Amino acid sequence: MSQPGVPDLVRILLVDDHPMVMVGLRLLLEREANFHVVGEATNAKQALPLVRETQPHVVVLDLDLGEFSDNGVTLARKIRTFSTTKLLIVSGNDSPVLVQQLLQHRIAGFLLKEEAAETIVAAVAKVSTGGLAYSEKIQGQLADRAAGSGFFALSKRQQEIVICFANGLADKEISDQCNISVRTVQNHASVIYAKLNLGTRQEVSTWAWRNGVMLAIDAFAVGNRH
Amino acid sequence: MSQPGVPDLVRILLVDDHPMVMVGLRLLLEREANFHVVGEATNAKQALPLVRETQPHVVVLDLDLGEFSDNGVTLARKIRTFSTTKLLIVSGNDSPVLVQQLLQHRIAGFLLKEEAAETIVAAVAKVSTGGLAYSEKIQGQLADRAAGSGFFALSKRQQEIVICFANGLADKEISDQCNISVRTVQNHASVIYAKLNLGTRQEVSTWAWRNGVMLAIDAFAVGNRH
DNA sequence: GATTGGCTAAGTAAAATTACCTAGGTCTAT
DNA sequence: ATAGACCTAGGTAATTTTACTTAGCCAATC
Repeated sequence: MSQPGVPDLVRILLVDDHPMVMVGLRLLLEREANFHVVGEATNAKQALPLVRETQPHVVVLDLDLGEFSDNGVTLARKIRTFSTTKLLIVSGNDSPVLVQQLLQHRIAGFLLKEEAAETIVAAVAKVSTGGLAYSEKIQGQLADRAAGSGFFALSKRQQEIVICFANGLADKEISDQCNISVRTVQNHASVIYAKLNLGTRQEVSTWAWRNGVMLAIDAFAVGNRH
Repeated sequence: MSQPGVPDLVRILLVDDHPMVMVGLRLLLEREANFHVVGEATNAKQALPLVRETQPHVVVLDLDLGEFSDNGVTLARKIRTFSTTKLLIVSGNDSPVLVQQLLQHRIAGFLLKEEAAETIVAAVAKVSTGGLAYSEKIQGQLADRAAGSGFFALSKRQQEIVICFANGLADKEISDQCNISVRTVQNHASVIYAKLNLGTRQEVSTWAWRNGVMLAIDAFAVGNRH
């Protein structure tokens, strides 16, 4: 078909919650002679079989989230379980926690929508030949990942408590939900304050919302044990 | 030029934070013979002079927010002060508070990105002839606007307190920032709880984040008096 | 002129949260 | 096995937040 590593025809699959954006991407990409959009999906359920069937070189995964069903992180992980296709994330969202999660799944590129349109064409070309394509802003986050990864430095239980705080629950409600005593909840809270360098549940809640924890929640459905 | 009310050439101005999305929109719209994109702006500062110069029939305002500088609500209001051009909002965000704010500025249409791509072409055509084009989801919000407009049922001071809560401030900090006593802050809090039917500052904070109050904040920079 | 609603402030009392401490059991890695 | 991290739970005490009430001032409205 083509020289290894440098396909002269790049097979592309588009995944986007927003059909309106997807059409734009398709038109943009198909202006390139050697780009071929082999499929489109508007959600994770459609996307998985399409990856198998169409065998794309590159999956352009545009996650604006918004839909709480199956988010981009989950989809990326699922694709990774059976395919080595290049994953190119295009997102309007650069919440540290979200970025952090995505980067754990061998992603070839991560672009922000605020960048020039030509960037995505160049990025697709680059990742299709095995390269990496990260926005500068994302690269910046890699440098000081301490900021956003604070959440992942917490234990499962601690993460759970943070999410409960951000959901507006009182200690008593948390203790009921988690089947632990109020005192234990409060002790977890203390540890969380120390780790995140915050002082009150209020601040933890705000921190969680600001840093996109509430957007990126995935496997943390409150109530998980063990 | 054209019959009044039914221009055979529709002059369109695109405003979008995300160049990547804008190019897609342009390509999409320019497939229509009688659509002419007369300008593009990536922020409010660029947009205002362009509206004056290009005299568009329709301004397609794509606000994914994200930028905290000058948001879509502010821009819509500014345009309205000197122009009667049709405003067509395209947004991925349907937070009740945001929608509520925008609808106060004689907007001809409000579409969500999750809708079919053809929708925007039809919507531009419709608003250009004086029609209205709202997504069903948005229309739904108009019906039960009680949900999101709760915020606007609050007084200025009360809105300010809500935002302070959502910013994680304690009563003492709020009292300092607003130059009122702690007791007064607490009294405002009580009224807020009653109006929003919530019980704690925690819940207010979560409510504010969930309902997009923290995204739509505009003229409420904390500290405003009167 | 009276009523309504908002902003301000305070009192009393109860409830929730936080700081700081001890302490046993589990699990993992060295 | 020994150290370290986590989960669990409790004690004491201080601080913060909430509930409910009264009350003066001001502006808009009827």
